[in-house]
Amino acid sequence: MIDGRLARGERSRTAALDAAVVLATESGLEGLSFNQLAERLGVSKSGLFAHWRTKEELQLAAVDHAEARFTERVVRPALHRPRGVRRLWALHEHRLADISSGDLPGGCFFGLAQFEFVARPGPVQARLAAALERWHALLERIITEAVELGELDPGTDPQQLSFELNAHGTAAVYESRLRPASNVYEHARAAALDRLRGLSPQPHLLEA
Amino acid sequence: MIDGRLARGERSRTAALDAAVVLATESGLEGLSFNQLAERLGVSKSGLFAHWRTKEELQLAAVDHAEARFTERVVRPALHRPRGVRRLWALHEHRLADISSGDLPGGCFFGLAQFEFVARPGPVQARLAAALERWHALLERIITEAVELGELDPGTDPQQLSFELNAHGTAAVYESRLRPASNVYEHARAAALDRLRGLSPQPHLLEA
DNA sequence: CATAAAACAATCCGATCGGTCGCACTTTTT
DNA sequence: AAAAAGTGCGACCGATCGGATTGTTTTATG
Repeated sequence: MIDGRLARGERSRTAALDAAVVLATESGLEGLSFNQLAERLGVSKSGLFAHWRTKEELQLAAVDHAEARFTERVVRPALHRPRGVRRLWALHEHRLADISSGDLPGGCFFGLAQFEFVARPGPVQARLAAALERWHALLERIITEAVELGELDPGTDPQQLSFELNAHGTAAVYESRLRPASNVYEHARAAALDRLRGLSPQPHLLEA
Repeated sequence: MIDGRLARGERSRTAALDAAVVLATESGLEGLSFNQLAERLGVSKSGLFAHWRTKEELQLAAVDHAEARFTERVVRPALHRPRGVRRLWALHEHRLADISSGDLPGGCFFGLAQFEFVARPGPVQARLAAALERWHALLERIITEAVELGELDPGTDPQQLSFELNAHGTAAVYESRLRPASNVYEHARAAALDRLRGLSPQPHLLEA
């Protein structure tokens, strides 16, 4: 990256995508408009078209950016924990921490976008589906590792457990915003903790 | 309802709201527009304004209508089952059946709308939150009845169990659409069945 | 039969949408 | 020094949005 022109463009792009991900959790990925994005960034709308020629390109870029952000904020810290059930638990906790951090007004980019595109086939839906697939693949891989390490019951179904853990995280997103009185995060933690301890021959590995 | 004028209006209203709920699961509750709704119904846009003067009024009416629909399609059939853990299980199953029926392209009006309005305070969000509250209240009441009947462990936390059951149903909505290969409904059924059997002194009440 | 009310339709409005075009600025390349 | 490439801006276009206005058809009631 020696070219100053490209470096400048890259800076603008990431700044715009940061704002785009935030905006998408407020107005939706379809409600994400060049107008609003330009206004929030203090740049001209046509300047944004230099980076993404259509709205769909912008949406796809936003999905990729949100996935990179998720990897950075949730997955990477969890990978610092030792393989097995503790890493699985860390993944769940970091996800809940990210949701409750308030960094994204909507709590979770993917929860919102995936629901929004449930009935909208097309490239954006495909990209979202691929991201969801990778997320489940990661969960299932970590679960399988835990089984192989003897930290989870050999009869554990990785797909089943992955479904459950992800469901608890997703529910925490909208329940926390629509029912602030209910202690959702406690429920999401308790559900996962209870489940993992029940499946683990070494439940002491998971201290609350 | 002897007045033919009012009767005609009532018919038009319910027909419009039926279409509005469907349309909202495709385009979102915010993407629900008078233009599209009028076109789909084959009526004029201004005709719709006679029933709902603003978009917000239409959205609120759609939420109410969707809740009535949900009560009719999910809650009422489940209430035919005997009080206790079987009624709780029936509620879960009827919800999954409704999601997989394909009657709503998006699978579930509330899942989509609640996520959409997570970061949009206002009357619509309040209405959605109230509906979610009533849903959880119903779940918790039926859980409490099951505990009182001795069909669930006395130590059962109704709020916790309600959170988990609802989470599994919600996740089934978007997982079924974005990952058709994964057998989501089986996962959602297995998760609930496993949980309820583990909490019940009479697990034989729940046959798969 | 006349009148009032409710249900609908046709038309128009300002704002915003996604998108295009031409021009200016900056940095690299020749 | 000049050409080329990447970036950014302002003005503009057609379409659609939510909404208001005005008028027409249907139906009940005096």
